[in-house]
Amino acid sequence: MLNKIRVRFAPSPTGGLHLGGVRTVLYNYLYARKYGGDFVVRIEDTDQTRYVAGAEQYIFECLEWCGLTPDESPLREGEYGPYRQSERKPMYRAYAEQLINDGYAYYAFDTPEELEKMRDDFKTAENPSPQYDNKIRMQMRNSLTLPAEEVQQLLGNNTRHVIRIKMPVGETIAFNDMIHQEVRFDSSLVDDKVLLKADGMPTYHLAVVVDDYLMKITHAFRGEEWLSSAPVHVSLWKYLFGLDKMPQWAHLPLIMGPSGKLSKRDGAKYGFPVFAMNWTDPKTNELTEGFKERGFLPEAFINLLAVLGWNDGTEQEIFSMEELIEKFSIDRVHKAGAKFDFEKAKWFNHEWIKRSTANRLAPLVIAVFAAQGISNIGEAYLLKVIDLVKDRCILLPDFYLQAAYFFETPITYDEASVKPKWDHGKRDYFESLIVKLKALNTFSLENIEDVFKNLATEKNIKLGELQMIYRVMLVGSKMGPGVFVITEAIGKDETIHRIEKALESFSTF
RNA sequence: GGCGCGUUGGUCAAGGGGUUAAGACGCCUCCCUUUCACGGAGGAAUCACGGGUUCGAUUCCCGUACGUGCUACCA
Repeated sequence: MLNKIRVRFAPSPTGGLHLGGVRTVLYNYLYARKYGGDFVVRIEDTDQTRYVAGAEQYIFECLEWCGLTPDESPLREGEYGPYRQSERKPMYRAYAEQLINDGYAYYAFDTPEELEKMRDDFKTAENPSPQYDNKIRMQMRNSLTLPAEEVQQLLGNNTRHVIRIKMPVGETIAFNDMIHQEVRFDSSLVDDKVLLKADGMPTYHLAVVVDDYLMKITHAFRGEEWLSSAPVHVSLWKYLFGLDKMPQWAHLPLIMGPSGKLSKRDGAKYGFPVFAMNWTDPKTNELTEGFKERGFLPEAFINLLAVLGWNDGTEQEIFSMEELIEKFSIDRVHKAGAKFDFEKAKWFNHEWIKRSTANRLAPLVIAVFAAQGISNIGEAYLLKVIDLVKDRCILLPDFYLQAAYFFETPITYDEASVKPKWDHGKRDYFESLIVKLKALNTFSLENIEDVFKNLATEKNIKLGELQMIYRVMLVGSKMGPGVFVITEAIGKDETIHRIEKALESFSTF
């Protein structure tokens, strides 16, 4: 029955979508695409206290920007829906009751206060965080310790209760992870995790197993922070559906910040984004910057994420999505976590900008200029300018820094560079240059260069100094592509205008 | 504290019993350009430690150290 690969990703709508989350989706997606399977997204909105309105929509906008649109998702109902856990609520209780009937779970009536008291009572220097496990469950108020009639009465009175898994004693729970190979746990050391909460909602542990079964998931990739709770999930599979139906697990290495698992805090602290797109928390109004808004190309973002913890064994570092799908393999995913390096991230974006066509970049560059108040740019001219400056742009906003002078006459000049070289001879040269340029019929690169150089020879002035001054006249500073290329691009009238304006400005020297 | 996972330059990493231990980012030097980049040439910098096994260990095994994750009616 399970002959089709179905991988799923389950984001929790508790805030932004960070790097690790996107990479998990990416690896899921690559695997599904590579082997022709379905890519399913299910939303984990079981914890209403942490649920943030709007986050769900935001997550799918991020996925769309990254080019990771799922085949089945809450936004696109499929045959295994609903995909939102809150809408699947009725399904979970039955499975939890089944576990109780089979002796693999029990009702627990302990109040939060009683749990706190237990943790306090059993806390010692050697055991700072006591667990609700086989060693203490017989001292708590649950259907294992209470008389059957009392349990029935409590249930009849709708007393608040949870359902906990009854972890076995002295068994070895082992499973084969696609990345870590065999991982083993001693069942006695695993605690009796809550499966069904007092509000009737499942915890992640129950939900993930039930949903994966019902949705016929064959492969599940998730972050390594889940490895510790894998024995609970394996046990549930064993008790509920059989180990043979359990999906293949892959626990992906964590993406680390300068200290510990990469967090939103790290971004704020070190000045780089950690979310795919801008995220404003509606509760606090706090804005967290995204890679998109920082000026990353989605191609670069996907690329840098893909190779953070995986490589194809060759020296290749730049991969398109198509290449990733073709070359991705789970056995080349690293075991160890990787520290995120923003400098390298920027390098990827630079590479992608250099490799992108002007047409690809144009709409993004238009947006950058619009944000700076420059609009109504002619298309052909824009494309030409993009090709001229894209080599020196690392992030998208750099296009404004690197190309504004193509659209605006400079207001200030790098006087420190010009002043020492400025004299009557130079002034005379540029006044003559205006006359010569005006006389040009064809304002071509070649003609401009000829006029400029011949005049320099005629006036017997060193070409280098003239070029530098000329550049400052046109650009305002010492940057940009060749001066004659710029001259041709901005055109005869604008060139003459800029020389005249600069001449006026330099008259105070 | 317990349990899990991990450990090749500052970072990402290839390699995996005998190698001059790839490559990339970043850094430094030089060339190109009388601009800023791009590009090119070079440089500094690495197998956590201790025991085994072996003719030989960065590679295999065991410890230790260190890092990291989990240890909630959060995911």
